[in-house]
Amino acid sequence: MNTITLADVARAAGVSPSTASRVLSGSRPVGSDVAARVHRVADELGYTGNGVARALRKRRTDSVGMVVPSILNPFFAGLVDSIEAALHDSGMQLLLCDARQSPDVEAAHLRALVERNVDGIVVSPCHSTASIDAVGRAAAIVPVVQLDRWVDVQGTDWVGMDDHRALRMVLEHLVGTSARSVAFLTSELTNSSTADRVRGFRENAAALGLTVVPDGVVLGDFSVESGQAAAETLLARGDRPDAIVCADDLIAIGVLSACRARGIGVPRDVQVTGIDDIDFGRYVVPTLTTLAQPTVRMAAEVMRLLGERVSFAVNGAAPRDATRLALSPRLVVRESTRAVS
Amino acid sequence: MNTITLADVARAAGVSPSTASRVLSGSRPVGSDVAARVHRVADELGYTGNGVARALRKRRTDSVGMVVPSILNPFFAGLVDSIEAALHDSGMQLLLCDARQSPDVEAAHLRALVERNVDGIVVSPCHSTASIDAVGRAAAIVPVVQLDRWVDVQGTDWVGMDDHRALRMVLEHLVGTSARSVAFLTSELTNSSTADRVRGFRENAAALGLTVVPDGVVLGDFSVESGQAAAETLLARGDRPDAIVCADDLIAIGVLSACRARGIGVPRDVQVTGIDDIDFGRYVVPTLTTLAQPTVRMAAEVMRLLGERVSFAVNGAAPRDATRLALSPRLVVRESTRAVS
DNA sequence: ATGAAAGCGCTAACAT
DNA sequence: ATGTTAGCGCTTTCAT
Repeated sequence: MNTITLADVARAAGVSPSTASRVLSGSRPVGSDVAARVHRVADELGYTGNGVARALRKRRTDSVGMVVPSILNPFFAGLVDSIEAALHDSGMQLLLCDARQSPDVEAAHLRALVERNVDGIVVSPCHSTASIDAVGRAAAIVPVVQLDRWVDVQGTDWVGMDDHRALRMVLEHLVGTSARSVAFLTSELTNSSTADRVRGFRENAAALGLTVVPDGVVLGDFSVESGQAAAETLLARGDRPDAIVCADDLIAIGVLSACRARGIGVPRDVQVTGIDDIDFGRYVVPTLTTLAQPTVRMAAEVMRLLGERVSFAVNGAAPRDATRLALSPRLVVRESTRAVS
Repeated sequence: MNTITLADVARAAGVSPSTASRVLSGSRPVGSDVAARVHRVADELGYTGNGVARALRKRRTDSVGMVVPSILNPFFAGLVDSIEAALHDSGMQLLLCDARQSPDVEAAHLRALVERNVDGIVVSPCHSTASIDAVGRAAAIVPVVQLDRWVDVQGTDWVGMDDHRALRMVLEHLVGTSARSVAFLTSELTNSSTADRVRGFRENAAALGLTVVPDGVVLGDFSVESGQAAAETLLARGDRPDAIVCADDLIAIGVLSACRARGIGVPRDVQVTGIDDIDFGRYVVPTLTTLAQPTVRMAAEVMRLLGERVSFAVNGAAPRDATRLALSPRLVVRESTRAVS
């Protein structure tokens, strides 16, 4: 363990600890000769500074925590990448936690982040009910912004996609390809993106005159395996829909896999769409039609909201109302749907 | 900001701060009636504890930092998942950092982790030379284990794959499918897994009597795009190899994509192999033959090594020699190579 | 078993 | 512009 403290530097430079602190943090003007000496001595001694002590004293850590349901999901990996970049540009540090789909692990992470005095938390809760308590407890103490998935907790902002609009865009595209009947594969209603997507699917399908095949809304989870299994069942029936709409790209990739296994042509026999626009959608066969989420824009908005809340927290001012920001996705048409006629 | 301190709890429970501390941390026997009272009061007040203050006093944080070259690479996402699980089981917290392929960002993260007094660092350096200084500086202060990629820094352990053996396994498999000529697509020699893999490729190809086509070792980076580009060039030539061996699955997926674009059959016209066994290798067409890295085992070994180093650091004992642990991969044969004849 | 006191390393008043 | 003092919240001697 490094044991060189600010006091060591100060002593070696022949100044007081406060002066050394001021030089090294640039918090106040200081004689340029003294400054140079302190810097030199600090370098020579290999002084690194103790962030823990600094955080304790300043009561802020210049770090924000982020908790995602699963880092194995490329969509969240992309979100993390964007947030990390945005934070880094602001000179802040990201503490990333992977809940591995478990509300318990998620709760432990949230608690740990609060204990570590992060200045804010970005969370995509993994369960629409089981995550509420932990998110609520965290939000009571530190600014929390929910990203993508969300739970009903007061005082937290949310940034995500406009699900209703997203489903409309997909379904309109499918209507354009002359699809008449559709099915929707999504995750259990235990996480929050889902409920909105199901509603968006049903309402827009009805509005556009699309038939939802019987038992055409299938609840699994956001995984390739789930998409495969659901597609197996759906495709084994007589009333195959013209298009299978999926609530994320992983599910859609599972559907493509199942179609290939059964020799069902995509998009000839059935069209398939995803949501998220993960990179791999470009490398499956056929390449995947999907909705791109504006992850970079999302990250920027998260930073903005977090920034506002953090300054509120610092000022001790009354927090403003919660913001809900539903951004529009962008349709990315590839090979898994037919040309618009 | 939560402002309930241990002193508040102690006062409300009518005990001294030391006693409250002992109750809440269980560090020493305490009267059971007193203990109960303190616990109850702590609950009522919603006491959470200040990890920063605790860390400053105890001089350990029960957290380890991890820095990966890119969280967008599913292989590293998998590694992170395994490490996170292993740490969580030990009651420790993972601070994950994404270098986004930049040695500068990586250096900033390493510095930040050291400043935050993490108990140890797991790093997969993104550059074989540009990463040396930052890793070295970190290793001088806190226990460092390198994972997968590595740079030459004294006093650090390393856990990874036996590259030489890995290439032998791939090439032996290809010999078994009657391949006679091969090419190797890998990343620039600017990162460390690469040099060993190139050597492993050349030596084993020679030993097995395989012909390396002229300019058959192509240096790009670990990405789909790089694989695509390299394959374009390679396939445009007259002397197409029987098999294209790739240094990771992303490159291989790029090769598959390029083959499909040019109407070249895999494995009929050319065989393709990857390394890592990322999930998506099962969902490309054809499915990808690859080498699986034992990520769970790797995570366990990292934990073990880190544990040893941390206790050394705590005891102030002389650190033991650096360990290098090269684990064997497992061949996963799928559709992108032919049946063994 | 409990309390009093000291101090981890730093920065922010408050001096001068 | 610099030094002195105090204290962030916690754990840990050292007492009793």
